[in-house]
This record gives sequence, C-alpha cells and structure tokens, in this order.
Amino acid sequence: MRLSQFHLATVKEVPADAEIASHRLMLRAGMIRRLASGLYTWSPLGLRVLRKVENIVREEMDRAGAIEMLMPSIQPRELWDETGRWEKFGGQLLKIKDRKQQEFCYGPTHEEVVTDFARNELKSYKQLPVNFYQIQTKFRDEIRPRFGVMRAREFLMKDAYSFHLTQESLAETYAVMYQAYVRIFTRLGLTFRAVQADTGAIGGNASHEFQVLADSGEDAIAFSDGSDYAANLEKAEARATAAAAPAPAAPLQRVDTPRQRTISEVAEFLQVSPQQCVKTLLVRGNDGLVALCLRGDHEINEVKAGKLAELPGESVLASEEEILAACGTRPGFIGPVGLPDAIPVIVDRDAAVLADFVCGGNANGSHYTGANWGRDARIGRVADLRNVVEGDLSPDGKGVLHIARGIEVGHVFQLGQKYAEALNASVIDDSGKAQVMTMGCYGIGVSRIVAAAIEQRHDEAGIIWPEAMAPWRVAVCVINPKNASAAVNEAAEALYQALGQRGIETVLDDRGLRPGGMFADMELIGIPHRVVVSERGLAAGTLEYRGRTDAESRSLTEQELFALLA
RNA sequence: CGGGGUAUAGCUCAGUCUGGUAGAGCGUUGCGUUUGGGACGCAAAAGUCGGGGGUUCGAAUCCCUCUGCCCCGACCA
Repeated sequence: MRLSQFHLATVKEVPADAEIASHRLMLRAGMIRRLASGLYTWSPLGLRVLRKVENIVREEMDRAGAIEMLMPSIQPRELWDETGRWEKFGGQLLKIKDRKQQEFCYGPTHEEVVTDFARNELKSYKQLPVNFYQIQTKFRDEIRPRFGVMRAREFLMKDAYSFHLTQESLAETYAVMYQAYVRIFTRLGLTFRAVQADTGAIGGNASHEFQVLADSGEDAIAFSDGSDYAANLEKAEARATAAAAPAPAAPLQRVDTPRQRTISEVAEFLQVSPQQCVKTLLVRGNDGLVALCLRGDHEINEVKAGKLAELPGESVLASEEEILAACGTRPGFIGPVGLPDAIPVIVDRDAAVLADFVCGGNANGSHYTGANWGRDARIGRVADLRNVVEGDLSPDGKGVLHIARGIEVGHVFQLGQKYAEALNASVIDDSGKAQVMTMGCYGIGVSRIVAAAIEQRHDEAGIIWPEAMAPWRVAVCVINPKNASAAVNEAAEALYQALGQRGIETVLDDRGLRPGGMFADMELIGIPHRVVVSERGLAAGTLEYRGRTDAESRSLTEQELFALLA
C-alpha cells in the first residue's frame, strides 16, 4: 500500500474522556471513530487490523473442524419466546418492530437461531457431532458502554455452536475448541491465560474464559505458581488456612465500641488485627435473613454466596430496616453471638477456624472479644464464601495463588441440553429413538481483541502490534521524496516492490511529510519494522532499519533485511 | 434507574461567575521559506455557542425545559 493512496488520519489530540490507553490510541491512530455511544466506525486502518484477527480466528476454526455459516443479525421474537429469553435477557436486548408491528431483536447471541437451524437440518445421529460458527456483528444494549470498542454495544464476535448426541462427544469437541483457542491467542502474539469460569445459572460441566493479561482489565483472575490451576476470581476456590480452630483461651467479653462500625475501625480501636475479627453480612434468604460470616480481612464472593441453598439464587444485602427489624441492631454491630435463632449462620472456611475472635455484639455500640464457635456462637454450616487473595494456597494443593487483571476475549462453554430442550432439537439415535441434542458454545470477541492487544502492548509513542495483528509488517519511509534525487525514490520503490514480492505486507510512506511527522505516525500506528530510504543511506549503500521497540536504528544490507523479516 | 459533570469552528478547549459585535491551539486552503524526530512566516475559509421557551433595550453568559455525551454507583454475563 502506498500511504499517499490510503486514508491515514492520525490526530494529536483526543477527547479528555477517553480513559484507557487502547481507547486513546485507537482514536489517535484513527482506527475508530465514534458514531454514538458504544457504536464505532472502523476506519480503513482499523479494519485492516480487525481483519487480521478475524482471519486467524477463521483459519483456526476451520482447522479445528468447525463449519462457517452466517445467520441474520435480526431475529424474531417468537424464537426468543420459546427459550423464555425475550423477557429474561432484559434491557440488554435491543428490541425493534417492523412495519407490520411484528417484534424482533438485534441478536446479542445466536443460541436460538442456530438451534432452530439445527432442529430443521439435523435428523440423524449420523450427522453428529457438528460444529457451526460465524463471524458476525452482535448488539448488546449495555447499560454503560465504555472504553471504546472494549465494551461497545455493537461488536464483532465469532460464535460457534456444537451439537452432539452424548456428553462424551461434547467433551471431545470442547477440548478441541479449547486447543484451537490456545492456538489463536498464541498466534495473535498475546499474553493470555485460560481460566476456569463460573458456569452461572445455565449449569453445565465446564466453562473456561480466555483472558488477555492487562492491568486495566475488568476481570480478576487467580492462578497458581505451582501448577496450571487458574480461575476467574468469582470461581476460584478458597481453602481454609487451618484444619480446625484452636481451643478457646479467652473469656467472652462485651466491650463498648460506640462509634466503631467497620472492621478497620473496630480492629484499630481494640488493637487487634482484622484477621482476628469476624464480619457478619445479612443477606436476603429464601425465608427471612441469612447471616454470612467472614474473616475481617476477607471479601464476600457474591457468586459463591448466590449459589447457597439458603439463598434464592442471588446474594442481595439486607437493608438497614430489615436488619433493624430482625435483630434490633443497626448494621456494623451484627455478629454470630446471640443472633436470633431464626437466622441461619453460614460461616466461611477461614472464619470457622478462628478462636477468641472479635465480632459484633448485636447491640448498638458494642462488640464481643474472645468469642468462640460452639462455646459462644452456633455454626449453621461451613462454606466457601470469600474471594481468594494473593498468597492463598492453590485449591489443588500445589503452589500459592496470585491475582492478576485480565480482559475476557474468549469463552468456551459446555451448554448441555438447555437450548435444545427448549427448542425441541432432537435427532434419531441408532435405536430409532429421538434424542435431544447436547450443545457446546464457543465465543471470541474479535473486536475486543484489537483493544485488548493495545492495552497489553503500547508505549509513549503509541501502539506496539504483535506481527500477526499489524496493519502492515514493514513501513518504508522516504525522506523528503519531493526534493530527493530520483535515485532515492527509485530505491524506495524498488524496496517496496521487493518486499511485496516476498509476501511481506509493506506500506510505503510516500506522503512527503517531514521525517518527524512520518516517524511519529508509523510508531503511533504500531508498525513493527521501519526502513528509512534517504540520500544519506543510499550513499552508504545500506538501509536504515529500526524495530518498533528498538532504542536505536541500525544499518542493514537489503539481504540482511530480507533475512530478518523472513 | 440514582448521583455528578458536560455540550462554543473539522478536533482539543478558553470565554459563562460579573449580560454589551465570537476566541486560542491543532487541523484545513493558498503563497513563500524549509526538509533526519510532529518546521516557520504571511494570508484565508470555517460557528443557528446542542434544541425549545423565558427574563432583558440587549443572552454563549441569567432562569425553565428537553436532548446527546461522559463519569461514579446500582443492574447484567
């Protein structure tokens, strides 16, 4: 590509409300332009990168045996009524009507459509397993779109759906997809981790997220330094630090804590560490309130709490009024000692192995010291309620957990029969009986990958593309082309042609910018390799090469350059 | 949905408090000088000051209202 024939539109300034590096750099590089909240135009430059990602995803899906298709983005309400998700999906579903007032939505995902396709197309177990995929625009009416294309309302996604007769077959395809994802993110040149993910309300046997590691990531992930264990923080299991509580050594004593309500205030006031305190959260249970007890320095994990049998499927903190009505105490002074019998007490594993601890006194302005389970407070049962923290033992017993931030770019999921059952998608098995199919689904946020890559790889000057994602691998920069000798322009043109003939994607910067502006642009848009052609270099018979992350330029012969790029 | 902020040239923003002919930088166009890290000079084009209503002799500025956008929170996977 000759840059003089392209539309490169870099800018120096960027709106103050572009918060994260990838959003700022994509705007500055002119890759995207905002049309409305969460809606972005991909410029020619941005599209080149997006297509690089898309093509790698497509190649690896094809290699893994998935079959590409394309489904409509507009979907009829009736199909969504069949699975009950027209209502359940809520405000994220963009609903529209046609001229006959019939209702449709812009697809946020395609389980309904693909399962409808499958129930019409697949009749026999001999057609299974089969894995359909598409790369297509999705729309989710996010409450708060942000960070440019990182969390946009309209975005490009690869979604694949596999159909099986048995769970074993699903597990096989799941493993193949998992490996395909590993290949994709490896080829893209990203630092990532596959982590166990919560399967949520859908159930199923397995789910993994692929997280690109970046400090600005919205997800927290835990991983072991002694094994390959890695999980989303909402999923990571917290093991108790001790097998059992030590024997009680201190007497139970009520102490006045007139204005100390938070754990940190109480701990400081009583001169104990937060680890020696028990905090008690009251949440709405199936039948009245439920008490959840945690060690003072630990955080509740709402996903784990929501799964407790005593809770209605979600964890919602009780209001101050509800607490006052049930306990006669304001929040801040609640504790397991002397709590009304009607309130079940569920204790986190680590809180359960404390002895002589501090807890709320169930009276305004008072706490207990020297409290002990059994002697002073009842334990309904012990459960894993908390988020793991840096330094926790890995749940597989090997190594210690560390916490990192990640950006979710892929998610594989063993769906089971939820959708096939709702839509009655079945095939005839070898005994002639109809069997509901078992499904898996596998998503990749194609447009999000572009932002995630920048988030992971950038510097002061701009984007640092992995080679596989760069809009061009090499930039040939001509110094002062309008006034340089014919030889310089000819040499640049010849080099550009030679690189192209070797299959190396090259951009020729023949715009005639001053060198500073030209270099700044090539660095901003993240071209991995830069070669300068000038009178100076021509006289010396060498090319001036500089890698995107190199501190300085160096001289290469043309042959050395080709070898380096081979 | 609750709270906060914001809307002025293509872009980034001053100007609003204290009402009196619309500003800067970047970008764009033309001319000239320049040409190895975002050059310089001169000239020019470019604005229903988000929409509507009100107060006033007079509103970008004060008041009411609507809308868009951004941030925090709640929500959601």
